[in-house]
Amino acid sequence: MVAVHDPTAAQTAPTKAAEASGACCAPSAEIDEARAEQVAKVFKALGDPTRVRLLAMIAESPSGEMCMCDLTGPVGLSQPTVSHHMKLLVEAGLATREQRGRWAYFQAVTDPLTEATKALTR
Amino acid sequence: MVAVHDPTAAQTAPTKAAEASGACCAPSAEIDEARAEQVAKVFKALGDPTRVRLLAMIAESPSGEMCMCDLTGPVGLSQPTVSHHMKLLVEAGLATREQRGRWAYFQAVTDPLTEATKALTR
DNA sequence: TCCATGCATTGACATTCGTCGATATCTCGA
DNA sequence: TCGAGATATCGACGAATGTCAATGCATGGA
Repeated sequence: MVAVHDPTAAQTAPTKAAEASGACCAPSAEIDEARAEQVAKVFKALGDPTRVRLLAMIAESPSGEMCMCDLTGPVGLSQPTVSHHMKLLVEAGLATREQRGRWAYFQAVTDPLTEATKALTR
Repeated sequence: MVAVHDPTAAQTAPTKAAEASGACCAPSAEIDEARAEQVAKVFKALGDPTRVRLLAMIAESPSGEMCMCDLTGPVGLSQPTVSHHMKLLVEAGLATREQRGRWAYFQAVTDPLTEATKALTR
């Protein structure tokens, strides 16, 4: 096959990715589908500017944590909205929530992001 | 202020983030709003499992590049859909597109992801 | 015991997103 | 010149997302 067109010359030309043989040349070429879902979930949680700001604020905070009441002001959104965003970050494993009396304190967790990034930068 | 409740004891208690003074204690606490948008755009592009798989496939490909015709098969989606996903990745700066004859070749670009991750992991 | 406070949940809404089929555009070979 | 193949664009659709006001649920102080 191939050989007939040769797009540029030294190009391998479309290989149809080992023709779905799956065991030929690129064993890890197809990332695990579940793994992709996992990785995408982390990135999706950071795919909103507000959540990026929230997580950055918490991570760069002197004490390494911030309470809900300190988050709503800077981002300029309603309290329920910020609560919703923080819930997503926690669910993605990018933050932890700890209730102390009336206040909810959040800490940033960088590990999932680091791991997800590694999956795409080898 | 403060002093009256003291959530746990050694806790700083809600500080209202320097009361919007902005020049007090946390100069870099509030990430630049435009920067957050930038960072979120990159992560948003990777917030879909299909795009994660596409980029991983390309990045892990032996030649470091893949043509459109080799991408549609593995992900099991229609050609227009894959084309759409690749367009988003290119627009986010995570891939480059190069037309060679009838084929469109894509390469992965890891820099934007690395930079975006750095913005949140210090 | 009661009330004020900090936060989460609910319901609603407009917007964006992922997907497809149909179609247009471009390139190459006959 | 024509036809076939590879890819992008368009239009449409259901699903998911970001946002808010209203409300519920705890907790701690009076």
